[in-house]
Amino acid sequence: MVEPLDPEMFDPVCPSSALPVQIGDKWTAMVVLCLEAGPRRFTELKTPLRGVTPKVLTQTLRAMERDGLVTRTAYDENPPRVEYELTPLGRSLLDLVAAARAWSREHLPALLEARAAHDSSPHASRLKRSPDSRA
Amino acid sequence: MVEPLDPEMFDPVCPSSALPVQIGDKWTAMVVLCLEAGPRRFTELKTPLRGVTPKVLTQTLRAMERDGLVTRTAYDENPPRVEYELTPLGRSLLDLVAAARAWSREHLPALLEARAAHDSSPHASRLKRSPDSRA
DNA sequence: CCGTATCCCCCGCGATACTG
DNA sequence: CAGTATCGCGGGGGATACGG
Repeated sequence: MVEPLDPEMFDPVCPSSALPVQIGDKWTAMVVLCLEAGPRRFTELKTPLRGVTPKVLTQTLRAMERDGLVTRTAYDENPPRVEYELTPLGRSLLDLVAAARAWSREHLPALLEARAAHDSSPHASRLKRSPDSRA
Repeated sequence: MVEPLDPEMFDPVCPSSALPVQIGDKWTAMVVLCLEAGPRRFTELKTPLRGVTPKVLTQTLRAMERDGLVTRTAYDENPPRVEYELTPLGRSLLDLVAAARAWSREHLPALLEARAAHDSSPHASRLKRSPDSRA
């Protein structure tokens, strides 16, 4: 058994909407991260992915299963238990997700700053005078 | 002056729709790639980005400008000339784009194969029998 | 050449409610 | 617990046409 997921592993304040990198669908990258340490149950995934509805999480997981990124294992028990686990192919995305997060950590502030500056000022478009042939 | 862009630098056959990585908007990553070697004009960008309408390309470039990824320089000439160029921040995306392309080269075939296999067969969901306590 | 201006469609995503 | 069923919207993206 692995450690429980941190319910706050995804900062809701973080403007990931501004993040110019997306892996698969909206929640795919986060699911990959949640599954990094080992298999997880449906409800277990829902916790850190605050706000995701069961419908959408199911859609995401089904799509990932279809693409060979995760396996779905249903245990014949009561109450029902279903576990999702990254395949090797799914694990191969971890590097990419890490790279995206590294970029964000390093450059997202600058991007956000540029955006704020641009929004709060009359966009001074650059104009270059072409080389004038006259003296 | 830099070399002209290869009109076929983006393979239309490549199912990039299946590619689970997206940088910014739909065309952002491709624009970044087009600007790698140096400044480019609007029409110059449109060529390899086959199918993009001027409206959408403008939207993309404006968004990138807002985020500090590109600079737009208009030359006071006739006919008009406008050049777009990557900022250092925009250049910082090159690594990420390269990483995404590397992942695709290495793993996209497997993903596509998994998808095809899944689509053309009754999805045999895994079922594990729970440890039976009876003898 | 370098864009704008409209119109419109699709669908990803969410809200809400219900079931084996 | 682990989903399914419905409904609906918002907006990214494309088609088409026009302007400085």
